[in-house]
Amino acid sequence: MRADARRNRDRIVEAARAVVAERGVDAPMELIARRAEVGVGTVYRRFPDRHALIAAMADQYIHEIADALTKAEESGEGAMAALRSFVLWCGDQGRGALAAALADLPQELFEEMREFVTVRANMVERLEALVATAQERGEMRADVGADDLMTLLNIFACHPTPRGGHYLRIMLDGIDNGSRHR
Amino acid sequence: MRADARRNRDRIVEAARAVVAERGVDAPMELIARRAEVGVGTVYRRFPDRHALIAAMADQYIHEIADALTKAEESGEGAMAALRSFVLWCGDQGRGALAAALADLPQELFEEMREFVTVRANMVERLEALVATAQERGEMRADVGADDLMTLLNIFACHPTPRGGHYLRIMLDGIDNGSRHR
DNA sequence: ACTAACCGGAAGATTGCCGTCCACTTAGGA
DNA sequence: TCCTAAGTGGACGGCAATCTTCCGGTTAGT
Repeated sequence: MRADARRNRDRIVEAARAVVAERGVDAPMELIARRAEVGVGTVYRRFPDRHALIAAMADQYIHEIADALTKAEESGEGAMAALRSFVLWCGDQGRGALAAALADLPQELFEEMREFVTVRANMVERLEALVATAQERGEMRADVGADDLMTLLNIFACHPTPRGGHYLRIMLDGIDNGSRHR
Repeated sequence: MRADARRNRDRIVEAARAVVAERGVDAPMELIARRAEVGVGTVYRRFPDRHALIAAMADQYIHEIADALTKAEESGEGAMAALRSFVLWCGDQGRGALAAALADLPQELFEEMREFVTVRANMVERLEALVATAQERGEMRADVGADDLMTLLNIFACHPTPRGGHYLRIMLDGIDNGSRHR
């Protein structure tokens, strides 16, 4: 792949994220192309159909999150603290419609998105480990699982609000046995 | 209005709620008509445009919620308990896409929806009163307002999940100074 | 300097929804 | 029972937006 082509590919994915964020998964290809300062033809050459493009975005997206989880794990704080900072990090991202788009992607589409599915599964496992540790130590209420965290993060990701971070902090206060506001 | 016409009007609103819930505000009129077992012509006669139909749904929607708030207020429990049961009631409703649809309705459309806007404003006032009382008594953390509650309820309404009620309970545990899980 | 790879975007095809219109049916009063 | 104003369904012409291809022109990189 020629260097200029590579550059364009990246710009397209980036543009797609921006456009999808404000117009949804069904945003016209031309909008994406324009945002990337590229012709529609170029988009179609690189991504044979809309789905290929979505998959590319999804991969990028999930990797960013997985990286954040890694950082939280490696921060050397305890399990609960790691969870807390991971959750708050997610809250700061304001991913908006991209999260929503991925959330209600037709089941069948996921089947071709190997990368995404794998990374995601791995993340859930690691989250589960953190949760288990935190709960063993009694730092976290027992009726919340890693999947609940994922769900909650996704819900808030879909609804960026000015006070989103604040709401997550409240949730954490409800979850974290060690934290007492006030 | 003839009795059969009245009946149809009601069926249409009901059908619209169901269809909007699963297809969004832009759902084709024909789907709504079919769901109501009625011709498109009938829908158009009763509701000159899509907006009129949305307004009708919105009115019904907001009234249901306002009624629930009234019940909570009248239950004779304290302010915090009333808030708690109102919030949980909302969580049980699973309004889904209808809430989402109303949430990002273009600003200008609201201007014609007198009924909706009025009832909603009244609800906010009553919520504010409850919050103020609860906070004065120290039963509720001070950095959460009635508008935050509305936002949160809306967010959860937009994302019905099996454990939605559970999540709200966690939120409440984060908000309610008197509640200590475990 | 040469060429394989790449690019833009015009244009034709397709899709899906809108909203009207009118021939037919029915509720409900006289 | 009869009569008619009110109500009904859904086919249809029109429109607008998006898809996707295709090709003449450009450029990176050897």
